[in-house]
Amino acid sequence: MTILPADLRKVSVFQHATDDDLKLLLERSILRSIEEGGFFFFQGDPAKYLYVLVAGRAKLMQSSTAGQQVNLRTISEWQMFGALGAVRADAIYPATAQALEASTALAIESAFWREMMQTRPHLSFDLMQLMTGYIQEMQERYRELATEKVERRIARSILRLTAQLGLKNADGNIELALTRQDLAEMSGTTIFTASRVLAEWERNGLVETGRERVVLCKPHSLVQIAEELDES
Amino acid sequence: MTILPADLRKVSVFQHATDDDLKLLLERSILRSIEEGGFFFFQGDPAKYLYVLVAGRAKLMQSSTAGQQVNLRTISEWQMFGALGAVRADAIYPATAQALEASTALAIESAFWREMMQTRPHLSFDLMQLMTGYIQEMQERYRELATEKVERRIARSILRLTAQLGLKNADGNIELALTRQDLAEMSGTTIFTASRVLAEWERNGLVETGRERVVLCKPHSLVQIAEELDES
DNA sequence: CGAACAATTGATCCTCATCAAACCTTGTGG
DNA sequence: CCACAAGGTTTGATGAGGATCAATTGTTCG
Repeated sequence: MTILPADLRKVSVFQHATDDDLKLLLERSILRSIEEGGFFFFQGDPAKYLYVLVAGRAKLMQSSTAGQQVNLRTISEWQMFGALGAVRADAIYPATAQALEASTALAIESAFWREMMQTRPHLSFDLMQLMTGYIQEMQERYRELATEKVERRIARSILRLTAQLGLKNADGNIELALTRQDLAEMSGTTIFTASRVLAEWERNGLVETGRERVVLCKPHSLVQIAEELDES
Repeated sequence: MTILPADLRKVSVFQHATDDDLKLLLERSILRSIEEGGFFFFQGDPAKYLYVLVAGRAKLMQSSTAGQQVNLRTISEWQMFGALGAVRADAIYPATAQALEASTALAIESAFWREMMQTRPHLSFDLMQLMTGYIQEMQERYRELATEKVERRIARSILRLTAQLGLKNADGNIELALTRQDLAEMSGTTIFTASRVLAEWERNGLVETGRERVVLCKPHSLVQIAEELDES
């Protein structure tokens, strides 16, 4: 696989970079391919590289010492990940990155990236933009988890996912490839509850489900579930 | 109240700024005083200013459309807040900032701050440092909320707070001024459960409690509650 | 002293997690 | 092409953990 400098323009953090900078970045980085289920890095590893996913799909998750884990976000093509560790020299990854399918990512040395940012304000600026987005999303999700019921959280998780990478299929419906396990970890619940909620929605014609598959038939109704005030 | 440029050095984001820059910042900013219970800004307001708390104590909270709210963090002196909105021109505050006691903050125009960052990489760098810290903390708290039981979350909330602003009192114990309501919002629970947990701890001699007051007698035992593996 | 606010306590109920068992789906190797 | 294994999913029964509500008891302050 060959990556062109122009491809990197699709990465939000690189949108204002010069062609020369993109070339430089490419030269100084390496490609890493990981098979399905493999890991780019583990929580706690020293953050030597930051990554840009160029093919496939991955997820970022955080696990406790007891082994329980939550999904922080899913990463699709041309998204940057592992960037938190890149800010300070002695950082470690605060999360684990696992490939959901066979994936390839561009690995950029953190130290080199820090150097580049020193002299290119737009880079730090765009990275900051990205970070503020994460903070806001995490704050929102935190509040949801603290104050909202499972069904709504699941609806929200699915909608967030579709906004990010939802693909319309032949029928014009939106289709997602995700296991109940993943959905549960995204929503802070168990696969059992996730399964039950989806089953209920399917009974009402909101979605169709299958093995590792969810098809949204009435996205609007989902939005309603996600947003509506409590009709207690 | 007069603020000296040197005082601003206590703000983590300003630690590498030059004296001239600090002076400039001071000249271009104004002081806002808010009485107890008052608000610096509301979630959804256009983010015209970013703030540095110079006196008092405040909290950042996020509320849903239904009015339920969670505590994102408490702000003590020389901490910056409202900075998320400062990154892009059209931003709005993602949270509400309320004074916990009579407080004063330095208000810096977001537009001016953005200008300064353009030409001073260390400023964006230090701000990014701060942001990565927030992201990591939110990710952690998110996982806690998703996977851990109330008692442990409450213990964690209290410990986080003491790490940030805990003051030893005459007996060498650590004392905190917080209502059950605040504690509940910090931990994602209700004031009833918070009250019960504290009562149980008090029975076991871990803490002493009073109106808007919690005194830690055995901090170590709290750490144990917060960290120990599930002894199921 | 009384009003306002914070905290406690008990009773009740509901949402979900948990566990066990069975059931699909998909891919593989004989 | 079928059988089987492996992993994903469903479903039911059960119970625990907290939320909720109502009533009461402190505490502080004008």
